[in-house]
Amino acid sequence: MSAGRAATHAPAPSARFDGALPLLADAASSITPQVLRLLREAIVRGELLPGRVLSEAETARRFGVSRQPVREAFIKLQEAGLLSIRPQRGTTVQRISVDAVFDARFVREAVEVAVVRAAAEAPPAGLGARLAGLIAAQEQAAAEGDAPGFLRLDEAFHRALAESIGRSFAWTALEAIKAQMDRVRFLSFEGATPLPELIRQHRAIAGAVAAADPDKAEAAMREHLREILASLPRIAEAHPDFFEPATQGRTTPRKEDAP
Amino acid sequence: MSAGRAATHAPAPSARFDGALPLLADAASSITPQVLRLLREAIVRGELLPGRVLSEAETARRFGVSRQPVREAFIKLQEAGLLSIRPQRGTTVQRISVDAVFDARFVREAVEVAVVRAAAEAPPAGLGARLAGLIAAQEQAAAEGDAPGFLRLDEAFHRALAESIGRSFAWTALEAIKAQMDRVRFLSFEGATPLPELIRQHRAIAGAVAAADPDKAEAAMREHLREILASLPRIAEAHPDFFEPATQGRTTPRKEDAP
DNA sequence: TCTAGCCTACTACCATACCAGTCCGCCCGC
DNA sequence: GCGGGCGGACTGGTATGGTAGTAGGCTAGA
Repeated sequence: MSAGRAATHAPAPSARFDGALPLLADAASSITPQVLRLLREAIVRGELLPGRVLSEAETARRFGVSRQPVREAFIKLQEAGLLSIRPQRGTTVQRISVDAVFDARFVREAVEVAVVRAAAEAPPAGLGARLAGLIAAQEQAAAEGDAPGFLRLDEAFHRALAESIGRSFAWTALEAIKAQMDRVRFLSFEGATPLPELIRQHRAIAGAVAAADPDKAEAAMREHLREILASLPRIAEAHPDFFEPATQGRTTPRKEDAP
Repeated sequence: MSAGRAATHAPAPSARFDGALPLLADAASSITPQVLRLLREAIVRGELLPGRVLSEAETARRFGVSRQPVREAFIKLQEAGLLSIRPQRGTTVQRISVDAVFDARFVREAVEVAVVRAAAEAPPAGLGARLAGLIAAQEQAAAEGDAPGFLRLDEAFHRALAESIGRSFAWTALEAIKAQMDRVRFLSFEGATPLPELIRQHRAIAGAVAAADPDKAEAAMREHLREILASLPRIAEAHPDFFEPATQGRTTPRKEDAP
């Protein structure tokens, strides 16, 4: 059907997919979530660069599925702020908006502070050991230079806090928001907050929770969440083409956004 | 094609749609969002009762559209916790889970407290007048017994707070979560918190923000968000068939969930 | 009368077909 | 040489077709 599509005016497929996107493996489960997961990971990990054009049809061919599941995955990625779908025009990987990242952090900080305060007010049994175990694993991942592994353990740390107070939903609600921050974190692996520092902050959070000190726990969590994005201005400067150019819609820079 | 579908064993279409669902009007804009909005309103307002079976095909026929946009709307409603899609089995209106409602309030309270604190720390110019105008409109709606109008104005009040500090995204992020609480509020119009009391609380929030008193603003917001669900236990008792029967997954009832 | 198994009518999921809108290169007239 | 209209190939949105899987009614058999 498309033997002669020959890309007469395709908008320059700058970076080739190559084998970047793995094909579907699990034939048992549903297709849509698999496509969604693979695409999200590819975007967050920077394998699909901002500005990259992704058409439903081409992506479907690549995965060997129909347009339908790809379309549904695209819609969810748009809601997460990772894709920009413009009807009859095309779908592109969204550039990172510095404002959106700080908006995401604002919401995440609000929720995570509430979680860690609740945990510190009445430290659930077993939480201390659980957090200690995760921190130990993080130290090992950092020592081995396993960045993706560290991010997974970092996520597990925060999730464990929410689960410990019976509010795993709070973390679930943050997942869509967190993608914005994760993209920056992947970009910042070149030269950003060293992992030992992040581990130290995790330890401070866990210590304050174990000491049943909500104020200290809140302060430690706020410091931690701001540290993650400390290198954002530097990164945005180093990769201007990955970021939205204009700081539109924000009248004045917010003080708290510059930690 | 289905002239003789005759519902041989359909799971008892308990309540008829009748004319409950209005047909699409706006031919200009896209179909999917219209279907989504109409369905969500119908569920939140209690026109589509919990347990109600909704098939893609039947809903599509009712709206006079294809199954495709209906399917996409269903998926979003499932993410919002309003529908339950079980592959090859059917789609039903989710029963209200008391746990889910309190989870929603936990997240909402965390975010809204952060918003109102930020607003009170540096009250933006013009916010006082904006809030006063909304409260006045709420009084009028309450006097006229215009419940839906009051809910719209209530939403505008909270949104205005977020917008005033340049964090309209915070409110956007809450919208998906809020649906859970809104369903309860619609059920509770029979006999719940009287509107004048809610207006008084709004005035307390606005006053604390205007007075640049973050602690007072936080306290007022927390009281307000808990008041909204104060009648939840009573409602759950009055309409047991609208709610999830079991309090599954929660080991112990949380103190803060019972204000 | 009771029960096991086929049968039919449904479900949501995936694939395919069609549509209007958009954009870029080409070509014709100036 | 150059500007403007036009055609075609793309886009996502919608409609429709096909499939595996589920479940309850119905019937055959004990």
